[in-house]
Amino acid sequence: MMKATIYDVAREAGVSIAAVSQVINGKGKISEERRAAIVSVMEKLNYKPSVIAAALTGKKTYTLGLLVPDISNPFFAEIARAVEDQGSLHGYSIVICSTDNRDERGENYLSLLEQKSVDGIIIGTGMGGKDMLEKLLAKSVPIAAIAREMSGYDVETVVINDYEGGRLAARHLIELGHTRMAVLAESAKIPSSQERIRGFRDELAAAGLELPPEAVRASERDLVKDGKRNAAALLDSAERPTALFCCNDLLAIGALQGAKELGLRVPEDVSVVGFDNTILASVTDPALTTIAQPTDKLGQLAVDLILGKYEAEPPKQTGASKQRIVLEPALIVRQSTSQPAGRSN
Amino acid sequence: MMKATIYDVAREAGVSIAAVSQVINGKGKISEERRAAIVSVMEKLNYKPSVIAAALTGKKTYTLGLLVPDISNPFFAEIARAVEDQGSLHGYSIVICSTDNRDERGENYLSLLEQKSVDGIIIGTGMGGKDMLEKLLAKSVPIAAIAREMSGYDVETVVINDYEGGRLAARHLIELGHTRMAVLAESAKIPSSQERIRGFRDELAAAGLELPPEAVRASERDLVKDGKRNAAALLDSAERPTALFCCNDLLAIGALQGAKELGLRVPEDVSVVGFDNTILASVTDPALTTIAQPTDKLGQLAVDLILGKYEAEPPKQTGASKQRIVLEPALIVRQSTSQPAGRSN
DNA sequence: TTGAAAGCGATACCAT
DNA sequence: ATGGTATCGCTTTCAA
Repeated sequence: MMKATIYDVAREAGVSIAAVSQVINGKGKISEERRAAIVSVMEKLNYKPSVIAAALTGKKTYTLGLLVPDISNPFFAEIARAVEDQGSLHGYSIVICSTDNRDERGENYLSLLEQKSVDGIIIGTGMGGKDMLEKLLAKSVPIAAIAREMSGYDVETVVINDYEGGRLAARHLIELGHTRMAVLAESAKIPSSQERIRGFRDELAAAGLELPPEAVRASERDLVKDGKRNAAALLDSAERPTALFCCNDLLAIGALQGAKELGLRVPEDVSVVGFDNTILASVTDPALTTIAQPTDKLGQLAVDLILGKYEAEPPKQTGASKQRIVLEPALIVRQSTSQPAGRSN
Repeated sequence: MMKATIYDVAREAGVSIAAVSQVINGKGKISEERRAAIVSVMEKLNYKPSVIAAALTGKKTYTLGLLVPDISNPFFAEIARAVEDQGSLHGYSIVICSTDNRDERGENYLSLLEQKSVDGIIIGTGMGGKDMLEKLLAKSVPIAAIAREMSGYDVETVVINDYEGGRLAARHLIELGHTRMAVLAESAKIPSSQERIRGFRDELAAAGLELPPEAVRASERDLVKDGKRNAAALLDSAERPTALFCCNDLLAIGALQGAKELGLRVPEDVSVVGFDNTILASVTDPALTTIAQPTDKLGQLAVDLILGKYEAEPPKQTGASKQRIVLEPALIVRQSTSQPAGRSN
């Protein structure tokens, strides 16, 4: 059985393909009877218009590309799910592209997506190679940044307030009475990570506390493993910190493991704060206190932005051609944080 | 800047579009000089052939659909990553489709994928509504089942030996000395879950142990939460089991939480075995003993099967038109299992 | 209302 | 070796 085409339907219904096209798209003028007849033939033939053919005539492909570092990282899997759901609401499919933060992979995917004429690209990964990106922008392919700032480019953006996220973590720890803290960071190339640290540091400073540079350790590849190593290094000193702020949950898990290895209890001996509030945070023991990103909202807005379905509530500021939405993070307190040892109740 | 077309290239190079097509596809006969000239024009114009247009003439779309229950479930996210990587190797993109195990969502996605003329569909989720599926099969759209049996359909299949997985879990527990065990299952509709239980039960029987029906509890929606509740119910009795076999890691996490809530220690008071060996299993405390599925291999083979790039080593059995690959699971021992309390060393 | 016909961008067959 | 052209399935004027 071959796939039925618009010609088959037209022939079978005894009308022109133009008529069939009308009913497919619900435009133009057709008598009710004709329309009904055509519809019934379409069903009988199990006819489905080809998106491919339609796209060629200038219509949409109803496909969006989503670039993330790694779809198997729970945070991005959650983002992907949110993007998928919102896209699906508007009839769009999502093509996943895991870049591993490698520039050439990002470039390749971008090029591929262009050839496939996707209707938009949502980027949640760093883009080192800017070439491809600029070409796409020049060809006016809609692009949106999600959860990751794309500084220097005029693209639709939806991110969280990473700076505030860092402050939230700091404030929580300060309120618990911690005074000596350290942080586990992602690669220095990742702006959001830097912002989180800046917020953390500023809030500490406001409380008269300091975060020396050597108290910040960056991890590159295997976040859990590197986090563990870095945490161990940080904690294995006489003047060890009583709390660790980790720039994502994976690092926090590494911290948990590092502490355990040193025979330190969490949170009694050392408090740990994560970031992202992925499923991982709720599953560790102790469960992680972490900063939540509203992944659903992020995905939703990214899709709406790219589809032009989102209109700023306050009349768009003149000048800025692209929108920029900043969502607020939230502190989720679980069991990995407490007062530092030796501090009375 | 508009996207350049084959006509632009032809005009700019002073040749026919046929010639350009030749060099794009590397076929036909063209003199070296001409080819070089055309290539350089293509670069200059930043020309990329449209996959859409090519697909319309009967070529491939280089897109594969992947149906899973939920991409934000770590197991399927890992599967997706494997499929993506292997697809990418052959120039294919992957469209993700999370069905939530809802039949109508599955049907919708199937229909959408058909309209988009994907070159194949990999299914890792139950398909209740068989309608769409049969239509696709009739239209000879390549379909492969991954990690999930699609009984009754003649499709390429790559699964693990779930039965053996269940036996591995049982054997491990039996060797540790457990005699009273229970299991946390997924919905009864999921065949792989049933197979795991069957294997578990058979192995128990072989050791003269029994697994009464009431010792098997199924969870439906929120696996962690349901697992917790079911585990608590199972463990809150005088004759409580000393070990729990859970049909996936999410359920095992629920079991961990349920045990904790009752003040039971894992593994001292109760051993827990998971299934899938997702990242979650390595992150819990205690880390989960679990049965590993080779997700990379599964994804790789599913793609190869659907692309027809996989040839059975032993000359294909006559009769069976589709291949069926069964991979072996492996026991990963971590810290959630030990001898039952009261048993001497 | 309805239908004929001109594209959309690429492929492939067939002359030249 | 090279180019003309029909074709893929659908959308969209433009006449009738």
